[in-house]
Amino acid sequence: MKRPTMKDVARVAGVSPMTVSRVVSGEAGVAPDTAARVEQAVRRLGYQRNDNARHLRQKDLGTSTIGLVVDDLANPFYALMARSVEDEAHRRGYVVLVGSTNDEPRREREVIAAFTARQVDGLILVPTIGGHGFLKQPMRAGTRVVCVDRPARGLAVDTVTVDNRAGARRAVTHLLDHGHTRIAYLGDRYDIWTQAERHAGYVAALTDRGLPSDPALVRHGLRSREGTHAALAELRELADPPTAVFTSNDLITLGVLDGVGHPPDVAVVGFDDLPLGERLDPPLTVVSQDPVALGGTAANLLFSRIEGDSSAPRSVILLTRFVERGSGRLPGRNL
Amino acid sequence: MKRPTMKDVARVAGVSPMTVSRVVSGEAGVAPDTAARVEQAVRRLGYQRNDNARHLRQKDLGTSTIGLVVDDLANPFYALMARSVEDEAHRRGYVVLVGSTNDEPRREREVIAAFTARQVDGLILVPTIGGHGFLKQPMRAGTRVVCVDRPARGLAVDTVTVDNRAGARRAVTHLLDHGHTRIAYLGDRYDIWTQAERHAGYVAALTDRGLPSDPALVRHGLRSREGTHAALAELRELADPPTAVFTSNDLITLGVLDGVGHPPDVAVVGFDDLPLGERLDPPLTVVSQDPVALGGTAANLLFSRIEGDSSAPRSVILLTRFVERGSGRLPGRNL
DNA sequence: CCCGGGGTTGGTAACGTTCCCAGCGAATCC
DNA sequence: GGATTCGCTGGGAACGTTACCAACCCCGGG
Repeated sequence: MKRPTMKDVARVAGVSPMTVSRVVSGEAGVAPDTAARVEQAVRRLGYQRNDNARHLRQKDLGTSTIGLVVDDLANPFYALMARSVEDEAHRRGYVVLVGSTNDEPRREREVIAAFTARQVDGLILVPTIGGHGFLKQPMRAGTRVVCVDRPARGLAVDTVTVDNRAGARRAVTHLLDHGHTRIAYLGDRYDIWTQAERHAGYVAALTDRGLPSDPALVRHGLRSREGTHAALAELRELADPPTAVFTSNDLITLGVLDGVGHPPDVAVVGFDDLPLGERLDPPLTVVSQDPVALGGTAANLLFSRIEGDSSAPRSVILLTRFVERGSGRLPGRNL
Repeated sequence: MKRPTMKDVARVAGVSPMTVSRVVSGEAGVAPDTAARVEQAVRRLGYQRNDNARHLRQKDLGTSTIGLVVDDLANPFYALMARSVEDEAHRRGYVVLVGSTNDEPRREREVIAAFTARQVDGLILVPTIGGHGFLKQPMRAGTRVVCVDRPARGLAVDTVTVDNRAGARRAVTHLLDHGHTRIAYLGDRYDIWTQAERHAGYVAALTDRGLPSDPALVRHGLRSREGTHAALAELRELADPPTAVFTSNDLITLGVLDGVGHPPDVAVVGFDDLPLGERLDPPLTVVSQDPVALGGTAANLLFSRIEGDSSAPRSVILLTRFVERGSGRLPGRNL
């Protein structure tokens, strides 16, 4: 029981495959009654065109497929981005292949290779720290690439990011404004660009006030709620423990909130927003970014490239939003 | 500047395309030094096999591509499912096309048509209310289909769901146990299977105690936080307002929490868990389901079908977990 | 010395589609 | 009325790959 082909439809309709092709692709120049006969045969056989074969033959047209490669599709941040990309793609008649890298260069290579082997017209990429030389050849052959959330070192392509550094700096300045001087930084792997940027913003805010960054208050590489618990516990053991914590992503914010008591004994400001942040006691102050805008912008850039724009690579930097709700003031001495 | 083909590699290596094919596909029976020459040419040209052409020729083998069609990829629940599906696919060397339906039958048809036109080997589907007759032909032709989260009416395929009805009944029983008798139901569109099931569980719990379901306390069709605010406000206007609310998904739970005051004046139990639920005051009591298990189970079923299992369609029902944290007891009269 | 066989390699056709061009009848034009 | 054009249709080739089979080389056995 195989799929019917154009040949089958042609036989049933009593025409040549070429005519079927024309009807199925909606080309002009087929007599109305011939077209009707073909359409009837199509319906009768349940025929559907094989787009892989089609794209193989059509040289100039692409495959109407793009690839989206993110760190972790289960992360709500990337999920929102993905949905936004998918909507733009759907609007234009494209489909989207997705893959998660787990921030592992090897898996990134595997996923991208699988996508380019299927002749995707473009890639939207949250790059890992690994090299991207393997993209050179597909790019020469016409695959467009856009980076989002982070730039890829040594890859001259359109890139959409947010002002991580400024956002973090703003958040830490807020903590300083409320009298905190011992402020901890809890972040994910330092080799992730966004994390390094946010750490730089943390340091910059301290430097603005002439304060040094105490290495004892800085923890990198936190990848889980549990890991964050341990880091927080260690900070509490210090002779001079922090009175405030800047957390550099959602997962870490959650981990810290697990350990700050009711009511909290430590001020917290986090990067990324959480759905219930405003319902906490005290409500959570955050630096929020807009994943839908990130994904949408990246998709629009990619499609304009696919449609032929070949100007110099652009870099788009979106703004973060500082949302002050209260958690940065506690247990502030000046309030 | 085109992509190199096997012919190009063959010319550079001084062999026939057939030999290149053998080397690239790792077939045995090529002399070691010939293979080395080919591999060198591959590297020199940056050659990558065109898997679309490959799958076109290989009749019995598939495309190593599956499609995942969910309601909304941005929903954390489906995002977790998607990641779980993607992991299983990646493990087996498959790639995943994703699409969101928005619960619109028309968009579902479009997305699925785009996927089957690309000859996906299988589909994991969160079906909308619409008919699925258009799947008959692809299924006859070998495309395997598995439904997840909801069954598709009139489609005899493997289906993975959770015990929505039992979960809802358990939650509402909990509210009854704590003295509530005026319990509202706030749900999404009633034509979504999960929502109808959860409503049935709500009614069943009331019936268990000989209580009628007051239509004034039931609101269907809530699709946003804002819509939920309005529904909650209406309920408050009633002469005999509810003292407890059962919310039938995450988004509605969030909407209700927006409107219950600090501290809350209404007990709340929700379907689906929220990341910060345990940090609320009082902590949120929920019926939690496991999207990773749902996705993983569906993927495993699909791949066993793809690998040839042709037994009768199975129906897998996963259990929900009732997580009692406190929000169902307030402002309970018996406590 | 000739024949058979294993190990390598290449030629041809085919997967399902579309591009390009030729063919054909009818209609149009002077 | 003959030539030209137009509208419609079909035949052959090609996209990049692999299945299938034939050919070739070299070796050992009879």
